Amino acid sequence: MKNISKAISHADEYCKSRGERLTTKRKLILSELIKSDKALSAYELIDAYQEQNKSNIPAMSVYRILDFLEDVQLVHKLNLANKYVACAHICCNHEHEIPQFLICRECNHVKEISIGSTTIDEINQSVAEAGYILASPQLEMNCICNKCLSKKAA
Amino acid sequence: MKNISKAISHADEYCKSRGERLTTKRKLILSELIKSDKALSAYELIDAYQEQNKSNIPAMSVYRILDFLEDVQLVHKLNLANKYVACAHICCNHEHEIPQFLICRECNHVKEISIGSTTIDEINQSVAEAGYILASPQLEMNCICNKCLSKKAA
DNA sequence: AGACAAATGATACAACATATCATTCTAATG
DNA sequence: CATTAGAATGATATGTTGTATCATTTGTCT
Repeated sequence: MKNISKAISHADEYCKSRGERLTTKRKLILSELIKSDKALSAYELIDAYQEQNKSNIPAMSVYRILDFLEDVQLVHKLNLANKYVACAHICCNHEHEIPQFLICRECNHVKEISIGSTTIDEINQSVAEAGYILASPQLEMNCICNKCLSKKAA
Repeated sequence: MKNISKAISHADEYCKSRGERLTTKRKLILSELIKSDKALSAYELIDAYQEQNKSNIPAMSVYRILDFLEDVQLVHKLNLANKYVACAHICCNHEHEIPQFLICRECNHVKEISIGSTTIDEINQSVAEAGYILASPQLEMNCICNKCLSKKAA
């Protein structure tokens, strides 16, 4: 996720194709999320925005913008951490699969993976046996990344 | 989870065997959680406590008691919902496996299941390939229970 | 330009959680 | 049985996350 302006213009096209508008504010918020390269809380995002743009933005606006970005799947909300992360596939054209998130509890870095469909099937079966169905197969896992692990060992 | 007093006395023994004290307040909070038979937020628990005991309890105390009950694994915190649930195995003597939670997003009823170890192994492998390790293999899944599903269909 | 809808701002407040210091209770000891 | 040290709880304030509501601005279409 190096080239931010490319990612933003790609996201812009994507929104247009859906008849949605990626406004200036929305672009600025999305940029901060991409730049940070980790999961941020709404209020961390407000701070980053103010730092970058030397102007305030109300919490309400940030939440509304995050809602929008979630709706169009440019951003995912991580309920386990109450944080938000840019979709790892902003630059891909393909419809992406159901994401699974690995969240480092130390540095908040997030990896978006897709676990095998057979594994998902097994989970679905266990859930069905218990008398439930998955409302959202988005799994969020409380992890530690290798970097933080080696730091802790040191 | 019918017989609450039996569950409480079992929990009491369990705490004693670990050199911990299941005090009166802790018993009352645990009782409310067991009785409710679903996931409650800390503040819902405060309300239930006041309703039942005709006396107030500070939020701070409830959080401390929940922390204690979590430490001794009589209660689990569901981070996905910011709610707390009594361990399904209070009356079992066996050490329980890593729990997986199915949380009904409609009624907050929670089912604690154990998914197969092969499935867990597959997940662990995917996580390892991504350069992470699971900090807590407790999975929380956003579900709908069959009861609520049939209600919605009607 | 005028009008309508979409987006944003401002303000207040609700829900969830913790920090800190004071007080009370409990268990162990002399 | 009184003392005392530590554990548990209470009281108060505050931090963090998120929403409700109404006003204002911006963008689009004719």
